[in-house]
Amino acid sequence: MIRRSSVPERDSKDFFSRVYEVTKLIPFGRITSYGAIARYLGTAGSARMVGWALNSSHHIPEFIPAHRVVNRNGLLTGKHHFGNSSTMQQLLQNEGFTVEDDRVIEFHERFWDPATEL
DNA sequence: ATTCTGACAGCAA
DNA sequence: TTTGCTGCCAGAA
Repeated sequence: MIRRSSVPERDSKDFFSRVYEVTKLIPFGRITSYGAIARYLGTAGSARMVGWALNSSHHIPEFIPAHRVVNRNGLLTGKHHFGNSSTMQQLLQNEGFTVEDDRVIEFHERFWDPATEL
């Protein structure tokens, strides 16, 4: 009796949960990229999926430091998905990052690769 | 079940 | 160097 799909949230949570878990492990003052997380999850190339998962992170009670995840160029591609367009930048600056033109200057220096650190 | 879309990444012009 | 197109995986309609 395989009665799945009755609760789709449960099945999807399986994959999303991994993204959340990794994202929550990002230390304060550190930053990573969608591709790095995707690669750590074993689904390299599905970086877009990571962003999709983080989009869902808004409706869960836990705090997910999604602002610490940017694209490979250090660009704040997901800033528009936060409350205000400047919220993501504000959060990063609050952690000591320097954001210029929607780009994290300290991206390479503060880069945190889960595949390497974990 | 099929099709479209997406908070990316990589490669070609 | 910058701009554009394709590939990727999974979820939502």
